[in-house]
Amino acid sequence: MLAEAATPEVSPVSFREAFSVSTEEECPAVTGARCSGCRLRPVCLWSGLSEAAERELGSLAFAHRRLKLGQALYRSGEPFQAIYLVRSGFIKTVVLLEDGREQVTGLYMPGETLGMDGIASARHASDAIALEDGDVCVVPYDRLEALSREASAVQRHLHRLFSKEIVREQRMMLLLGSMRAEERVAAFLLNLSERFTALGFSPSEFVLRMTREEIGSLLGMKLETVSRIFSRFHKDRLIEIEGKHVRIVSSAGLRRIIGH
Amino acid sequence: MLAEAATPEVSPVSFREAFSVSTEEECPAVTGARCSGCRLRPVCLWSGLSEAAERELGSLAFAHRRLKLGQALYRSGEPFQAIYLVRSGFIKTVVLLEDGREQVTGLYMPGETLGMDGIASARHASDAIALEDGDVCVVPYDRLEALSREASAVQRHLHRLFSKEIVREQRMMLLLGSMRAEERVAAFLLNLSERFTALGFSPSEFVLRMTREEIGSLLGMKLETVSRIFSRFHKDRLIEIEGKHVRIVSSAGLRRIIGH
DNA sequence: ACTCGTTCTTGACCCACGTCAAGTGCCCGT
DNA sequence: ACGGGCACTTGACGTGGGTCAAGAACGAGT
Repeated sequence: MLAEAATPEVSPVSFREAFSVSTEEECPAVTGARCSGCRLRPVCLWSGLSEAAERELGSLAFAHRRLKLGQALYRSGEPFQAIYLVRSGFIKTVVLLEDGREQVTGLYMPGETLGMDGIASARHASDAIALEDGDVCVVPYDRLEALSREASAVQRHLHRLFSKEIVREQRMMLLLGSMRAEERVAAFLLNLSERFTALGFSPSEFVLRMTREEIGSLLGMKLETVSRIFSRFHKDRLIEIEGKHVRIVSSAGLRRIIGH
Repeated sequence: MLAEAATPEVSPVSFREAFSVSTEEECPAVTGARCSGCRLRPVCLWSGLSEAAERELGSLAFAHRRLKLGQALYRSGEPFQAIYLVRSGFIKTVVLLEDGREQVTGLYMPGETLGMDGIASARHASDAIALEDGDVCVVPYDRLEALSREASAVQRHLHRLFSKEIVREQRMMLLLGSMRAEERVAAFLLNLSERFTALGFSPSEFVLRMTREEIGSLLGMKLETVSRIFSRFHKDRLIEIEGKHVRIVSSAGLRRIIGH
């Protein structure tokens, strides 16, 4: 049933096409690539640069790093050296309790930045794991510090990035501390919808890159509860769902759920 | 029973004495005060400055602002202008849901910094409310940006501050998403103990500045649950508690609770 | 000292979500 | 095409913590 409905209203190209890993020529695994031609420009760290500042800084170029599904970008305790801009693929961050329990603390999509948790102690405080094959832009922190001192546009952008992460985590705390399971799932779906929209894709139809267990961990509930709530939303004609493929049928309905 | 046991092993002066609001002479309400004489130096934003950098920057001085119990330092939606260093008193930050539900997202003690959530959108994303009379050091953000560009020690310190806040919130997400109520309360008490210790006070005996309801909101549970768990910990000889006065009898026992 | 309002404690009950378990289907490698 | 292992769904049941309610203790103001 979802198959028929799958004709995209908004996105003419699939997400995978648009944000697939670049060919070796335009994106070598280790050597840098000019920022000027980058398709992530509009969402990138450097997008705040005035042309003047950009000229002054010359040819920005950073190494890329490819990641395969399940591979770690960094792990908790590893020395902190760089922050990362997701170019393609999805990445989750996870913090662990000694006894093995884990909490997914973030889900990062192309254009989003992660790794800032490492600055405080010079070691990463979480694991970052690729949810599918993809690649990231590696921004060495010492270089970023220097740039940030030279160009106030970079500084402003970087500070905004920090602050955004703080605000995001505040919202997650609100979600985890004050909302019921059903509300959390609704908020999660609406949030994904917004972020896909920002990337130029359909607000109503997308593919979850996480398992039910990972979603549950992010939202502070068990995988069975996630599954049951997806089923209930489907029954109530708020969404259509087949495995990881979701279509939001009534975003208003989802919003109504959060309002109680 | 707590009264007899109250003789401080570690702190010779009471918290209130040491961190009370300064007299008007040394701490005027609006005009600045030199940082050089400040009693918060060891924990302050500027403590990372080398002597050279400090001389270069000349006489740092920032306005102070007094707060009475219940008063807001800033409110969600207000234009962002400064970040704040707590000088005395405790401050909570709160984020609200439209329907009135609220989540306490942070508890800030003297020496700690808050307000960074406002940078992203130029408006504060939470309310900051004084839990008792106290005062804060007002650090205008534009001035901080400039200082951060001029002195890399300030920059490094500021970035670490951002990062610490991100890590703190990650831990709160772990607490809210993966721990049972009993574990959350144990973790909360141990965390307070650590922070009081860092300020030079007894690790085992302190006064909660929040109501059971506020603690519950911070930890994602109802006030009755907080109360019941305090009572249970008391019965199990892990703590002694009388109203807001807590004494940790067995920190090892509390730690054991978190380990399951 | 007295009063009113807020905060805290405790009990009884209930429900949202976790746990356990069985069964299905999908994906991946051979 | 086949087999094995994950991922997912769904049901039955248990329980941690929420809800409701009553009373006690505290504290600020008069």
